[in-house]
Amino acid sequence: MKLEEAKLQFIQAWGRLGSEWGINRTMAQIHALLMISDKPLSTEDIMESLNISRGNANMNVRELLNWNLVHKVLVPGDRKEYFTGEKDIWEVAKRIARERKKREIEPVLQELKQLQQLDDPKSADAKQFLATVKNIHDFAGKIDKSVETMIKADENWFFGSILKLLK
Amino acid sequence: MKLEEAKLQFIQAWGRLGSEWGINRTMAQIHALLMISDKPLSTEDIMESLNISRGNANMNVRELLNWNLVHKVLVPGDRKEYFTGEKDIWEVAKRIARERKKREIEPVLQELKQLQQLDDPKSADAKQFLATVKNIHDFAGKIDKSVETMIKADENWFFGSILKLLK
DNA sequence: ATATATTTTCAATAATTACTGAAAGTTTAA
DNA sequence: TTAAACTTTCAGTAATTATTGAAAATATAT
Repeated sequence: MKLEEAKLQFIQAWGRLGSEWGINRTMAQIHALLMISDKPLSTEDIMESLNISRGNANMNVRELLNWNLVHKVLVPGDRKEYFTGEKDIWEVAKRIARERKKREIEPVLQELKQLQQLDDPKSADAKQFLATVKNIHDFAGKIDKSVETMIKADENWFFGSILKLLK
Repeated sequence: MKLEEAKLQFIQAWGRLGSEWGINRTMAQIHALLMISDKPLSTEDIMESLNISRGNANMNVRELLNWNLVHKVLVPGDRKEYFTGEKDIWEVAKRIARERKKREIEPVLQELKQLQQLDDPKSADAKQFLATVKNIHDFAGKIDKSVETMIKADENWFFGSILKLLK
């Protein structure tokens, strides 16, 4: 396989994976492009590589900056902004985990907590509902805690630990 | 808060969470409804509770059956099919993990493996590409392995182990 | 067999989500 | 300042994804 072909296929695969996990396809493709690019790329470069408009490129690059998956690089003597992507996938995973914890797990924990404040928690109906919700709340709490610790850990230690323990 | 209100809110929250993670909102809502319902529900019940059409209810229930998150219940002397949802969230998590591993992680592993078969792997360009792809491939392999083991583990042991180890 | 209840399918449509392109905004250099 | 280079915004549009509803298929009872 040719390198250029492999790069395109990688970008496609990453985009598909992203959209399967609720991440905008183009955002994932830009991320892929920057991960496999050795030099930082400008908005123009991205537009050209992926055949997308300036607006689209700009918005998705901003969003990637919010997720901390991409960084701005300033080239001396050049007015354009360039962007670079983290290449170490463990770092990428930690950053995604951090954002999704903050944006999705924590709000759900919050909400599940509220749902357990029923007017009449003793009725038969209520008991079964509360049991299920509590079960989910406790579980989400454990996930939250695990993600928190994973964010602090380093890769070898993390996978070394769970893979060995669970073998 | 009233029980009925709490149930509705739970269904909404679960639907939102689902769509944030790439799962059709209605499918997640039906799942939520069946998790907090003490008795099995018919397609009619689901249609009425969620205000959706027969076709929609039917298709999403089928899909939930494929994911093993919902089961068919036959009531003697009744021609209708009834459906019930798993209430233990650890079971739910394992079933979702099993499906996503099969549908999304494994195909990506496959593809990343192919991308490493380059015509000319020694060029400078290729080296950096291969390094990044290999890094991702190895990582995905570890995730895959972890999910596999997690599917076999029981909850207390699983969380007991990682939470303690990583503290 | 026939009628009735129930489930499934799928073309048409609606709803949602993503993208474009041009105008407005901002920054920098002279 | 002014103007050129560059970035951001967003209304309009396109593309994608989800839903409806009615017809077809299937299953069950008489």
